[in-house]
Amino acid sequence: MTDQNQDRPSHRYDATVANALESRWQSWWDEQGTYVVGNPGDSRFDEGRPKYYCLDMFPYPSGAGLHVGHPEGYIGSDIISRFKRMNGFNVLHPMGFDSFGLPAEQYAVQTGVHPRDTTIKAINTFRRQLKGFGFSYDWSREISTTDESYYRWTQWIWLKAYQSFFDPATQKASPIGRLLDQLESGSVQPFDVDGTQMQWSAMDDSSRRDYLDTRRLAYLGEQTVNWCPRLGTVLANEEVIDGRSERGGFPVLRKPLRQWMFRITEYADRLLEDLDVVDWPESTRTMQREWIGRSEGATIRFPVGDGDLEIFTTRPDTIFGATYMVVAPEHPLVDSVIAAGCDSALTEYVTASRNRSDVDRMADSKEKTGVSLGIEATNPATGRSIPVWTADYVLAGYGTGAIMAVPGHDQRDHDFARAFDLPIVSVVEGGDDVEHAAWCGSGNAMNSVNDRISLDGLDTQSAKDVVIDWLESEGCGNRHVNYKLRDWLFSRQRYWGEPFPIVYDEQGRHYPVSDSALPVMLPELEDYEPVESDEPTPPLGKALDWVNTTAGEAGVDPDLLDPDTPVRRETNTMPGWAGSCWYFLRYCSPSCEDRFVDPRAERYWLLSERSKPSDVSLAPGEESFDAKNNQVGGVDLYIGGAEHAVLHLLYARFWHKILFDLGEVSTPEPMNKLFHQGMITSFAYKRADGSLVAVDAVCERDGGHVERETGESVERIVAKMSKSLRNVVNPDDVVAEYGADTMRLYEMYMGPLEASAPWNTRDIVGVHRFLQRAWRLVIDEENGALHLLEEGDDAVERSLHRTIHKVGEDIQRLAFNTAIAAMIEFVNEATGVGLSRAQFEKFTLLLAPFVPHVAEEFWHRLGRESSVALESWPVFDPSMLVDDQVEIPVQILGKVRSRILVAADADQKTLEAAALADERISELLEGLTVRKMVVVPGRLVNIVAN
RNA sequence: GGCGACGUGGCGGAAUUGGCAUACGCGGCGGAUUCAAAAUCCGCUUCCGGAAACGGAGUGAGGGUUCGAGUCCCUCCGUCGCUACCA
Repeated sequence: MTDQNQDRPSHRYDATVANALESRWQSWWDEQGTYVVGNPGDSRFDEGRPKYYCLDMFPYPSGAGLHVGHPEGYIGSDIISRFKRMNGFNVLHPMGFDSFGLPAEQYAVQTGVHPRDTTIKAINTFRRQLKGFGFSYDWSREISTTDESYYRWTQWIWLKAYQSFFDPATQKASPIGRLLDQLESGSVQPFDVDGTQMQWSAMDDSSRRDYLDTRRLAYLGEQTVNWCPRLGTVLANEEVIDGRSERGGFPVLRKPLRQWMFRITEYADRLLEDLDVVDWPESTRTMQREWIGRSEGATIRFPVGDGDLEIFTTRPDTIFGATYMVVAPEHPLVDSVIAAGCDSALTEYVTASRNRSDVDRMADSKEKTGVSLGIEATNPATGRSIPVWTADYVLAGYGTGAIMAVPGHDQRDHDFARAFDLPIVSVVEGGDDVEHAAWCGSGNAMNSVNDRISLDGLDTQSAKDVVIDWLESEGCGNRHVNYKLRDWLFSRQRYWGEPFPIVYDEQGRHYPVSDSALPVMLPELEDYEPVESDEPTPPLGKALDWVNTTAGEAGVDPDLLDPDTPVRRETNTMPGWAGSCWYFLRYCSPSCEDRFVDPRAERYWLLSERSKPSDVSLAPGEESFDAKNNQVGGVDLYIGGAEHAVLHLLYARFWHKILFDLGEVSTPEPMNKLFHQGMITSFAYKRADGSLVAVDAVCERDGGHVERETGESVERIVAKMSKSLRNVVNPDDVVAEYGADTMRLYEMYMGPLEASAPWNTRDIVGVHRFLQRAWRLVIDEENGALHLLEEGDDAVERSLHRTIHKVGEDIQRLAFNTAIAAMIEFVNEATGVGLSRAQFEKFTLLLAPFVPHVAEEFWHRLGRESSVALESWPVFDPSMLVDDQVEIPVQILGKVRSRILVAADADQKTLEAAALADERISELLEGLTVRKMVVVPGRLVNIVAN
């Protein structure tokens, strides 16, 4: 390596030159504030320009530093941001760090260093690496979710939800005070858990308070939660995968606990509907729809003993076929049967299934198990007694945790009925013998008659409607929409998260901390490790001085609680998702001190209109969003991984909708266009038996790959980068070896941004050589002098205009790979000819979004003193895009047989004549009859002849 | 099992609306330059046959629509991602 470098021309573009000019321009951009963008009201800010908010998903700053996968989306968004900036937009392109939460804390626990210290260190590493790529972030807007000035507002937004309820009349969040007014005026009646109405005037203060508390959007609820003893915390359903924690893969148990919850279920319909109006990948919208899991059906009450057993079904039309019922092992009915005394088989089954983790339940899901409860229910349609069973194939968490089993028309019920010899009847036409397999499709109802109603002959949809109407009139059922989505568990028993701005009095009643007393600071703790135990024990409980305080000290409004009242602080913390629910808002005005976001800045950066509003200084809270004229989402382009398709993106939408309802933000959706970059994978090798081999244990031989040790031939496959396969690529190494511009180009040249592609070290040299050729085209490699032509070449000029056109179009559709290919072609064409000053200037502008350091260098060598990043995108001359003469393929029966050179605007007749006059064509047509001629002007001629 | 995406040269990929399949890059081969090599520049490189002209096949497999299909429709196979007893 070093020997080769000695002979190299001293002014060749190589890693040394690249690294030198990269650090020079990076410092210069920092000093000049090149990428700092103002806000409305700032002195040099031109509010008349259109805005473009281009956002990256901010990273978790883990101790390991950036991965080559991180920059892929960031490079893409940087190219777009630079392009928009050069096209006259005010571009908001910020970066920050999602620094609270499990990953940072786990790392701290492992290394024994305080999470605050590891977080700061990791952020510094990330920032250094990000700056090394020359991204055009406005670093003056950098935020970290762990900053006190940031999480103060995370707490504030949470309090907003705490102080609000979901008004069913308007389908919007509203201050809880309005509910109180409604209840006091009698315009709205309270109802209890079962839905029965109560009298507000008849309730005492304490039950009134309790009632309001149950209506809050952020509320304290008793829930069976996912308790992970190893992580020492509870987890949201979304954080549990196959019965194990998403982070760490530890077993998760189910445990009833009193926890802070978010009433996200109230927003289910709006979260679902607005998916139709955002510009998001279909796959992500589908995933969110499925996660919300809306199903229309009915709840039906089956009389059991003195009471009812309520079930949910999407097929009420099959009620005549319900031959037994099943409740989940966790269902209260099971407890009452056990309490009344029963055989040990039931107790054993229930205890076993309740303790079974979901992993085990999954393992033998094919085998249906269950035990009869020994009691009977009455099928309200047939009037017959049917047995009630418990089985773990019915899930406690979905619907009412109980089902009517229709073995004729549900495969799971069918499997169960066969296993326990329960009766199967057919009530829907279609399918084969229901004894053999359930018929789950639709068809006309049959065998569905009683004294008062007949469904026979009705198609499935009509039968559903008719039977629900009947059930409603009988008072034993209701039309009902059920959701898979459940309320969001928002407490964590961890140290590294936002404390809740809540205190409890001695009676255990909760009180909010006033806005003015925020933030509730995370106390310093020497011992921040999670407590591994069977009982959730938040580590903050160890900070006794912090926990035990007075209402006045904690900042509770004196009107709510006397300042001297002793109180205990809430010791749970918020989950890692909290900070990422609104960070894109804070970027609008990161140092705003009196609000979570400055209203004028929020309105400018979030609200996109077809025609610019003349006045952007309206106060928040005014209803200004206009579905016709405004873009539904505020962020114009959001780029990030598909792994956040459900969790982060659903939570952020939910928070945004609350804030929108309360008049705090201008748009109903946070992200207008969403784009997922693909994953950067790597190569690995596979033995014949399917086992994987690490990259460094394999060498190339005779065009194939063999394992070093054994000489066994192995197959090259594509796999995720992993430590065990030793195929992880460190971006620092790549930058050192080729320069940041080369790495930027390589990642964009690998393929479409949305596609996953394997990192292939061997290919990087291709784009590096392109930069060398571009450099050599205008710079003398021996003495470093610029060499430009006095007069530009005509062919090169035409090619340049085509390239300007192509690159501009490709950037807008995020097809960076083909844009780069076009620039490579241009350089190849100009090689050996050279460029004039004007041509070189235009080409430099084209390069600027992709390779900002090289472009800045070129720009300054051209004698410019301001940054190329702030110049205008070059304009192409449309007349240069078309040739006078074009070559048109002539086909016979769809096969290209010849080509003719004709005027570009030649019409149908001219083309026809020219094609037939072609020597080769007339030869081939000899003896054939021309049946038809298809002529597409400017494209081709196809002769149908036989 | 369900949903979704994708299958194009030795490799990464291009073909934006049904219109010249394989742009561009890597790798490979050859040439120029060089004492020699590296680097650079030029050329060739889907496969089969042929010295070439040219012919034939060809976008996972099979079928269909069309003057014409990588692109649209049906069936199947394979890979990846998500999801998983959701009543």
